[in-house]
Amino acid sequence: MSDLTERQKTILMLVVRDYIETVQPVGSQSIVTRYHLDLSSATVRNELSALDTKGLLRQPHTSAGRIPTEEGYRFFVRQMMPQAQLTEAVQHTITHQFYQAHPDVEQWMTLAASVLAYQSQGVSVVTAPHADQAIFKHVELISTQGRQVLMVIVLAGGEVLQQILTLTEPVTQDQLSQSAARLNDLLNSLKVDAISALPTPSEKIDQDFLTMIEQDMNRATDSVSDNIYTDGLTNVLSEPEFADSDDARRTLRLFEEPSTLQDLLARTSAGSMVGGLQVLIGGEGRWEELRQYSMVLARYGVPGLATGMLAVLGPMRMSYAKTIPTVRFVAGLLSDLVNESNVGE
Amino acid sequence: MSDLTERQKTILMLVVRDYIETVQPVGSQSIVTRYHLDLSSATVRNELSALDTKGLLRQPHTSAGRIPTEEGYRFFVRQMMPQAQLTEAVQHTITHQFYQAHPDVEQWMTLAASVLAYQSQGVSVVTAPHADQAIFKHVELISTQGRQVLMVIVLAGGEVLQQILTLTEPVTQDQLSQSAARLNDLLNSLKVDAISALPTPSEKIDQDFLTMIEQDMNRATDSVSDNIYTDGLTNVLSEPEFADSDDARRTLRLFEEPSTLQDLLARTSAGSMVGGLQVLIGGEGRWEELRQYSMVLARYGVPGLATGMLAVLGPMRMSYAKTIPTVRFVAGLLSDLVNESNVGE
DNA sequence: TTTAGCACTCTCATAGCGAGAGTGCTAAAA
DNA sequence: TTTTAGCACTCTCGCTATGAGAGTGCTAAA
Repeated sequence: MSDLTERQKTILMLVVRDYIETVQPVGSQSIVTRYHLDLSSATVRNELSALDTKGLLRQPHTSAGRIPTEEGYRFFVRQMMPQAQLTEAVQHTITHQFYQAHPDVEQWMTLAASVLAYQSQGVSVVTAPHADQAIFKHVELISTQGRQVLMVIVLAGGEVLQQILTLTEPVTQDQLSQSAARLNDLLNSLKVDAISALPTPSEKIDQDFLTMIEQDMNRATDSVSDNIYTDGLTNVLSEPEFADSDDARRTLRLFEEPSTLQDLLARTSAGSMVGGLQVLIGGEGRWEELRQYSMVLARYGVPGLATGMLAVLGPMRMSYAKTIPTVRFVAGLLSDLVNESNVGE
Repeated sequence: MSDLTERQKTILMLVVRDYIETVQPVGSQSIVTRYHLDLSSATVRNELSALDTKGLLRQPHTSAGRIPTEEGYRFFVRQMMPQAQLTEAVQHTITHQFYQAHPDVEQWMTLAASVLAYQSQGVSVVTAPHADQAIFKHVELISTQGRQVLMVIVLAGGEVLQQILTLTEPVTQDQLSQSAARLNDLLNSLKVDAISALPTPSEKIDQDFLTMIEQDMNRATDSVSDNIYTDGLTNVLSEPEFADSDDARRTLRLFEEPSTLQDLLARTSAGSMVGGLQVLIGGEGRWEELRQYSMVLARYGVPGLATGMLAVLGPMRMSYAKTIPTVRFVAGLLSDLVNESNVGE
């Protein structure tokens, strides 16, 4: 597989490129004329045959042109990965969009999802940055009405958790504020693990809130992210690969069920990352639902502090030349943003 | 159109029912045998012809069975609307699900969307309950890091707005808390309109925050809701009506662009509501994108305090018998929940 | 090692054909 | 006047055949 001649490599690259563009099996003749090769179709035919036996190309049926196998796509991606670059113009457009958006996580996520979907013409998924290790910063308790209390927890890094609690008996805003003040003193900059080791607070009300805080922070640490942003579903619906087969439905289900998605993302982060980027082609044998699709994904953020993921899903013949650099670029941007909001620390 | 004989009505109802079930043009013969009518197919044929000229049924081509026109569906819906009921069992299941979920708006919305999608086998859309008139309840200012401040505004009714502000210069948590205390005093239970009439606060910092609060509250009043929950996209993708036509893509775009959706919902709320429920069939000539689809929608909540919407979109031949009562029931449940969280007022 | 030539294969679009389902109309029966 | 039987007619849909087109593999010559 690695013993490809230079000519075989170029031909393979051309076939993959052509197929991605035309979505038609590509034949020896068309390659020669379209790319002005100084070879006869017969020679190309022999090379194609060789690539075929090596498992990089295949024929949908005898006497049809070639289409890439998963292995073929992998070769193609490895080969073009380093060179893939966004044009200056596109980089500027994207950067500009980010800097004129509200400086707000939600805005950024939506924008990132939108940019990825638009540039790649695929489905994009972005998870909000998420603290690797929850560190307490501040708690606020606000009486909303009757026995309901809004609890807002701010973590180091700026992540905000909020939850509505229903108490067994009414409590005044004053009592809440005092409890919050005591808790803020007690928990100041503590990691979540350290909370359970604390002495039990003397006030009953503080005990209850403390339990809730610990629960919330643990929940925040475990889940990849509660907030998943997606865009571009309609891009992909018109693709023939998605033409109402049951397969497509199951695949898109992934995007409706956060649990599946979180599982996927979590498992992926363990895999091999090339240049901070990972390209899953055809599910890599591990994800049945992705058999005919590919996914380009990257982690962004500041490891050890807060990270998130972004991904693009598309047909296996998606435009890697566009998707890969876009994912890389947006990941870089988001990392910068996470980093900046952390400068004050 | 209103001058239908009883027999014509029953036949029309049967045709629509049959078509919704089989998705096949229904012929005179099949009606007679399937529903054991005490009539000959020829008689039914005459009636069908009459319903045809009245514009309630139509033939896809000469010498095919009949399918309902939009007008036909409307008649059907008007007719069956009052009787449509969920079985006790289903009601219990749904109610149970709601009462065992976290008492949290987000949970409720997700659950409502999921229930609607599952029961109707269509796409569901739910907007979070939204204060008709924003009334200030409480503000909290929390320093997250450096010059960034998290502002949390609680409205009467329990709606929570949050925003991250970046100040021009660092401010301590103490200063923030004091400013928040002053603002809480000043704004206590004020409607948003009344804010601009207030005297300018003496402190510079209070002025700035006041402006932001007013902006935020106005934004909250204008938008239908920032939070739109949807589910069941995959239900509908397998339907032939959605088979990769461009039309389907444009329709699903509605669900990706909150602006379009908000527009649709806002305009709809002005329309005629039958029993708190509205059924849009074939876009009613007003929405080109919905030409081949139908939408069942309802408002829920406590008018004057907080309301939201929920809707189901499906092919025009969707199961109204299931969708309509489900939408009605879930709307009732959510109204109760909104009402309950307001009991303490 | 490359290339020309050629027989062969497979797809895909097109046309033709017949079964099946359903209609509308007419004339007889109720 | 209303209902029904009978019948010719129409349109769809699935099946089969056919031929053009694109591409291949192999052989033999350059």
